[in-house]
Amino acid sequence: MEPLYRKYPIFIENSLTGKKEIFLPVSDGRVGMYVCGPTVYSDVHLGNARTFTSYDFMFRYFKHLGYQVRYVRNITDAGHLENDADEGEDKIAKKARIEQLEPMEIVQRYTVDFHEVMEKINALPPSIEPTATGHIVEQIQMIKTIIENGWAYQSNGSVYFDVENYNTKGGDYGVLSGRKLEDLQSGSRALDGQEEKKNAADFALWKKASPEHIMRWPSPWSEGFPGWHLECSAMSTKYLGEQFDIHGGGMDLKFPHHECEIAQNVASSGHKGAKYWLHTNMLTLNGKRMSKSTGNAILPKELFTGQNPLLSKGFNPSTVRFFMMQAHYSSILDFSDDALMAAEKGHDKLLGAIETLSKLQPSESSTYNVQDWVDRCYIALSDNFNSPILISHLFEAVKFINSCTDLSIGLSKGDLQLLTEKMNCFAFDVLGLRKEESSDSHKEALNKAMDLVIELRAKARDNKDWDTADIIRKQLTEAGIQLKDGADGTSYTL
RNA sequence: GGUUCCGUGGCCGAGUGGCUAGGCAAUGGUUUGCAAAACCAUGUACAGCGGUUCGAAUCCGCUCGGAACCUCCA
Repeated sequence: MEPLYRKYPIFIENSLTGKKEIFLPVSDGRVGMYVCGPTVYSDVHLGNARTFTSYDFMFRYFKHLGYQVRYVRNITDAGHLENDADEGEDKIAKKARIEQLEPMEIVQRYTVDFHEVMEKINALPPSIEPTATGHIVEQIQMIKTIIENGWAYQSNGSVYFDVENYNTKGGDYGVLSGRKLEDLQSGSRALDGQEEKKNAADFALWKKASPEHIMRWPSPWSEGFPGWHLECSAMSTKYLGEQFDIHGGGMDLKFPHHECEIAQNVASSGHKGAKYWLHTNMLTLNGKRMSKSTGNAILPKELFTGQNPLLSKGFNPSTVRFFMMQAHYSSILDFSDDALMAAEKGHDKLLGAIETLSKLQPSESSTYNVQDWVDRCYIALSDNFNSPILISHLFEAVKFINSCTDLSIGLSKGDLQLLTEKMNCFAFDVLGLRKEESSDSHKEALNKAMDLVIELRAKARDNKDWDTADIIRKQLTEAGIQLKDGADGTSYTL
């Protein structure tokens, strides 16, 4: 059978070219995707979660189309300095010092936290999740190559990438971010400790550790640690090759992080690394990006429990995911309690309709063009992963499903099967929504109890004892159970 | 200051030259013992001002407002 990716080829907005391009993988039928993961020095906030949810959605769609995907998402556990003037303390080491813990205790704690959040939001684990400290050897090797190729220089035990030399000899530092070297140099401030560099735009590949720096490894140049940008180049090359398909990350990493990565890749192998560079946009709070350092952030666990002054209540992770998927990954998304409330209603309506669909009986013939709908859904997804458009199509189907109580409309057996399969597929497999899970035994007990209550109330209603019927309904509503009196009996939702 | 991007109806949010995106809210209706849910109907929305065009929310220019990056952040 022909794979779905042939029928619905993907078009991707490529940051490298600024154009929407057809996706043609390096190796037919396979996708290699690298995404810059978190620096594990504090709890991930909701903005971080948005980025990884966006890439998880793409990962899921690639797999759904039949691609064999290798998804690499790293954990930065060393080398990420407090500022990028290549000075300042390592983020992990600083936290370790403040909390009087081993750096690896910090790394472990926040890696676990990150995984918990990812699991809650239903993000699939990546194929490989490499760490910077686990790839010191590869990073040192890459630095050696870059030095041999003449693009880096040593200075006082540290090694810097020679940006000016790189660009003079045909490199195009600035290609991704649209920056010109002259602008960068004139725009740079004079910072302390820059005297080791030939030019302000140069960036560290290896830093000599100061005496108090606790995270350090031996190298040909000094006892020290790798520069932040290097880990991604080294690990993407190791696991995906010198030329692979997709490199993603948050918009804020476009410059300098990804710009530097490209330069390192070219300097060591002659290739830029990924063919398609993707950037997901920021999640804002009060119109400003969420950020750990400024404190303008909300944590996923606060959102799930409702324990934050900005929230009227807690929201389940699937609702949060739905909220994110209603916006395109490349747009700024503004967070608010109102927006979450609206998303929750929509999310529940969508899942409710999928439940209704599972109980629908086939008709003689169809009054809805399911195949056309399926095509439109795929076309939306393949058009730069347009989840909002997909969702609008899903709601078109929701409207149809909810109209099926009218006997003049319905679906043939084949169409019913197709719609059921695709609705479930798009909502759960691709968008990654998840039904509120409750344990089966509890559910069964509740169902039995509810059947009893509904039956007793039905008797009251038969006797036109509306007072009793209404009291039952009212009290159940207060307990969080909503009764719905339909033509074919009473049902309930939590 | 430099480099990008954005400004869509009460709110969120797609679209990017002609064809009502969608969700939430609101109003009216159908249904129902009453509700709820659902369905149907209802919005002269594209920051402002010019220009290009037969036609612009969509392209161009200017103005105003906001954001990201240029120092760490997804």
